Amino acid sequence: MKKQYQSEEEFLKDYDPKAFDQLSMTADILLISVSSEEQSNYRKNSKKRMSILLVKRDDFPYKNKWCLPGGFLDPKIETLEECAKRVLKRETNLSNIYLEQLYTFDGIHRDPRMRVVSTAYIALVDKNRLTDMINPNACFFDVVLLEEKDQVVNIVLDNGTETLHLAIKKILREQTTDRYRFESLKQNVLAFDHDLVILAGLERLKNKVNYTDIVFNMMPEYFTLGELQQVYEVILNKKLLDPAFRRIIKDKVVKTDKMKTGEGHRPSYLFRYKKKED
Amino acid sequence: MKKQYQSEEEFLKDYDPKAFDQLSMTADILLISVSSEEQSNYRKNSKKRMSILLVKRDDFPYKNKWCLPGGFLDPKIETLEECAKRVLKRETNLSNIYLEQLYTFDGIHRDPRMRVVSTAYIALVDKNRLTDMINPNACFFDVVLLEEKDQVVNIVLDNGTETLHLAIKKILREQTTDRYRFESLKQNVLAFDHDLVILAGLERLKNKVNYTDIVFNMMPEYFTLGELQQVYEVILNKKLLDPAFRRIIKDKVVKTDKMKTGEGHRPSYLFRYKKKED
DNA sequence: CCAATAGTGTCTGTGAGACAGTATAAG
DNA sequence: CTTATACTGTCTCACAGACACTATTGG
Repeated sequence: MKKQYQSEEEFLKDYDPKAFDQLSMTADILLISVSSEEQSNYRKNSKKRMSILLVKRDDFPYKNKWCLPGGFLDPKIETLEECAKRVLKRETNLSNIYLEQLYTFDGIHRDPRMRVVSTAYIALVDKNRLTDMINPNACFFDVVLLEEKDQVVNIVLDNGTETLHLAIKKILREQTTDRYRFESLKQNVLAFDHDLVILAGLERLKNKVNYTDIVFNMMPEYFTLGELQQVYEVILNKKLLDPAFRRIIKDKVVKTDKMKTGEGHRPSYLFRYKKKED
Repeated sequence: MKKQYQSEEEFLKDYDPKAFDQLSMTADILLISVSSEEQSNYRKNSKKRMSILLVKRDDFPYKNKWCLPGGFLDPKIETLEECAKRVLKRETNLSNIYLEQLYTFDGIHRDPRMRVVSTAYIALVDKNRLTDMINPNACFFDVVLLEEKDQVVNIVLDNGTETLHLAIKKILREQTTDRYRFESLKQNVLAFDHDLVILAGLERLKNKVNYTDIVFNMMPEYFTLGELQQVYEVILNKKLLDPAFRRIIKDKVVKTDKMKTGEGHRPSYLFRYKKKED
């Protein structure tokens, strides 16, 4: 027979936390940045690419596969966001990185060891800040998102040595929204379901770029409008028209008197992000 | 010393799932619908209100407090979404409800019993479908969202008998985005952190209304444009201009030859949602 | 007739897309 | 001078906001 408690304190004193089946959680991080290729011609600007951080697993499961940086949540002491920060600090030695909860992935067999639910976070960073990477198993991969056809998205990841090909099917969940269910078409290219996390993250970023100033989290303090436009273009995966871009951006940036020169063409002014107090 | 495994199978056979500290998860559901007040005047249309489902807790913790319907995840057999569906079925006896993952709430002390991480879901439903509510402890509360000032949002919940006042502070997380950290200003009006879940859900809905057809998940099969407009207005919390509304909506609906009459004024045509195949 | 809602026509200003043009560095 | 990018001026078209107007019912 069930015991009748009179107060919450009394109830809690008796409570057995293991009464329900428990599980483990992880925070996984999609760290996105923008890389610059070497220019092929002294006049040309360097081409930009999105790039994400992957880590090579040195243990089972998925030994020797690449995966997103992540770590188990310690339920006694930290929130998922704190866990994500801890992992980022461990892998990149950086704090103060833009971090946003992306989605909670909870397929029953996404981890072969046991039931693990993962809350994924997007992290954005200016690549210039990443000087001393701590983990020798971590490495940036350039991202190329190929044209979507027949509801299939192809993503190519390249770190200079190794090339990974992801293919994910997008299935519309319902008529009324733009929500998709993702299905991996190439198992085990990355560990776990991290290919789905990557696609979800890239799409979130692509959307947010249009109605927030989120890109500035990936920019250095001073930048040219050309550089800024390239970052928008690489995220949106399409060319923008200069005058339109400058119209939209002009209220968000402040022109400085510094210039970027030595590029084999007309120099450009450096701008910085316009904060509220400006 | 650590044992060296040669294959993933061998590794998994030895693996102890309890090696890391574990925790419990719940799926909590913000079920949103639109209710119609009785009209005060034979001519007037009935006024619409957003309304959400709350459940009275009959046990500790938070005994006798209202909370969102929710339930513990059974890690062995279900995903969080399946868990949410199971809870909805239990509370409303309905399946086939629009369900969308909202956010994962993971404050360390959000549940006094132990560490519980909750993934919240938004559910939308046409209130006419809710005929036989199973749980006698469940009840709809009308929602009034008061004008935001000094970063504080006030929400009034009313079920006809009882009125609950929520107050939540919104703190901008960073300059670059529209993300806020929510802080409860009135503890223990609702159980757990469910006041924050409600605000997050209402804001998500308010946003999504502008760029998806998500409202149609709250509509009956046939509706007048006036009714549809009222639902938009109650979600957006502002009046819309008729011609503008009809311009936007006209590609999303199909006019039928049915009419709604007996209202003390000009009758209106009934419309239905336009599906892809139409 | 009146009150209330249904439904339409049209003006106007804003803002995005598009194209064309000028400016200026390095080699 | 050439090449490549920086930066600006302006036209047009689409569309949202706004207002005014007509239509139709029950009482």
